Amino acid sequence: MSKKQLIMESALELFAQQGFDATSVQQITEHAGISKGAFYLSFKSKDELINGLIDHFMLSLISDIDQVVKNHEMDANLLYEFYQAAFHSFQKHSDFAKIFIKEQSKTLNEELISKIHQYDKLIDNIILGMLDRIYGEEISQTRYDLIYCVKGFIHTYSHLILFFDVPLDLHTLSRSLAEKTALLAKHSETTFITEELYHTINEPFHMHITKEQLLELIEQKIEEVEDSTLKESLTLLKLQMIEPSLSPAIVKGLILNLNNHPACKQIAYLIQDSLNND
Amino acid sequence: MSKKQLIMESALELFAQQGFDATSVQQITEHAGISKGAFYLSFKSKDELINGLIDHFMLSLISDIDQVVKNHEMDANLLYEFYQAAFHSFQKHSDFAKIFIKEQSKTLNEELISKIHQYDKLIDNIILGMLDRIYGEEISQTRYDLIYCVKGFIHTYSHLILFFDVPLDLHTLSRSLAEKTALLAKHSETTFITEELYHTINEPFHMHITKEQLLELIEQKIEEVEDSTLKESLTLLKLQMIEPSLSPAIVKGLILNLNNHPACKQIAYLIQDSLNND
DNA sequence: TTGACAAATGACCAATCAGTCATTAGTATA
DNA sequence: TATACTAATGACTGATTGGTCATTTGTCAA
Repeated sequence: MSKKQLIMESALELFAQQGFDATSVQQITEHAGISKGAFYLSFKSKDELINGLIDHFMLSLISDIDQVVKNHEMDANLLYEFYQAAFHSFQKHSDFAKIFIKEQSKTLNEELISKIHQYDKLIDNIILGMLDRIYGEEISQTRYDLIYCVKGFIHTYSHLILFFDVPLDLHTLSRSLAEKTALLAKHSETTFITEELYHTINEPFHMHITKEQLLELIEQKIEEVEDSTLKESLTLLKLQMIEPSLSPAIVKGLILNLNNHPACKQIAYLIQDSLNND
Repeated sequence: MSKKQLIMESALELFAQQGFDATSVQQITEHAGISKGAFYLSFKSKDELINGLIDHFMLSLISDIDQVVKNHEMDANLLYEFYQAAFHSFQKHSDFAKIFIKEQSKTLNEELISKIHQYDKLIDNIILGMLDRIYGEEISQTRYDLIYCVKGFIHTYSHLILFFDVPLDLHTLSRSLAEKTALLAKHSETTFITEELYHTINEPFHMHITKEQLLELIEQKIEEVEDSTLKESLTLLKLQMIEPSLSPAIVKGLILNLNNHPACKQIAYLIQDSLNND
């Protein structure tokens, strides 16, 4: 096991018990049987460790669920399989799940909050995709409400799994929640979360990103993308942000270039937002 | 406004923004426009302040909801009124509600955790009383599951109210959740949380109780109960705990005596648990 | 055995924290 | 005005934190 993994596992355990703030780097290194200096050879800071943990386990959790939802063919049992996957993944990574449930809305640094928000949106999309696949047009009025209900179910019942040492029958739980979800999907009629409300809420970053952070994000994206049009568009927009020189029409066109590529939609939104605010 | 109130209001605001740990006493006193010394004239410690805040607002929240549930006569709209009361109370005390949602399962000191657990049980009882009143025997198989669903609904939708600056129509939300709750109550059939499971989970102290504490509890219970069978059973079981002498069958029967009386179920569980661990 | 390099250490630092207490300011009574 | 009292202050303490870095240890090839 690499040193990084050793630290991550030790930290995870302590974080689950005590939370991020209450766990010191000292404690982590003692628990891992290494020195404090050795910690900082593997991670630049405590924040980087926390970030790494969240990335690692969130992606694992999401891919666990996504795989089940994407690969399962019998749509009749899909809801049941979804809940099974979710709860088993929670049980498998119970230390991380505890952190996720406990600290998901705690006051962390800006970067972490937006990261968690991103993952939350990913989960939303998986759930929405599943619901649409099962019920199609039938739930057009209640699909966003259903996402919230499903997440609410998972949240409350997770407490039982994570914080009590009681043997639980996850099969019955999943069956029970699948039944409840189906009931709501088929018979619930009142819309509370409209499409408009849902998108208003999920506007990324909204106002919380600085120009400097955005410039850095663009820089990263330039390295990341392969398409030369995208590279060029990003570079020009970066310059425009630093020193405006291009005509509005050109800027609009460049942003359109980005929007044509799914991986750049988010950054396109951010750039447009930033340029509009100048 | 008394100094205590001034401090509590200042602290509440900062706690809601930053959490308990991240808010220093210094910050609170600066925000309240007083000196650090003055803070410690009103509160013995930061913990005492936190305790006071939770007591004050939890009781307020609970009495808000309880009053509505207890006084409302038209049972047809009771669910709607319940959700209305809950969400309006959340909106009224949004700073406290934020703390409650954020930090309810965070790692705090033992005292706070059990305090919050107590309040959570109070809320459970309000919800359970309401559901029983509306649906009676109809939900005998699903009443504990329904509690969890109702709490799940409130939790997820609270995020919208508390963490996004969007004008929301609480009337529609309450109507929508009342509809959903009614659907689940009338048509959901699968039991996951059995009476036994529910009581196991809500068993206070669970494992944290020593034999000596339990003996004291039994002593109290002996004084408390009237029925002579119960008195005798408790006395015999107490002696058995100190010096085992009875056959397993007799012990089992004595515990059964206790279980027949609702007020003794809890202590029966604790005694059984303790005897099994010997 | 030597020397060169990387891996690992833990004493140390500046910052921050909750909580204390000698001192001062304010106020009421004589 | 003088005295006696409480209310309020903020510099201070000791403990703890995240993070650094001069030093030591371990491990190679020559």
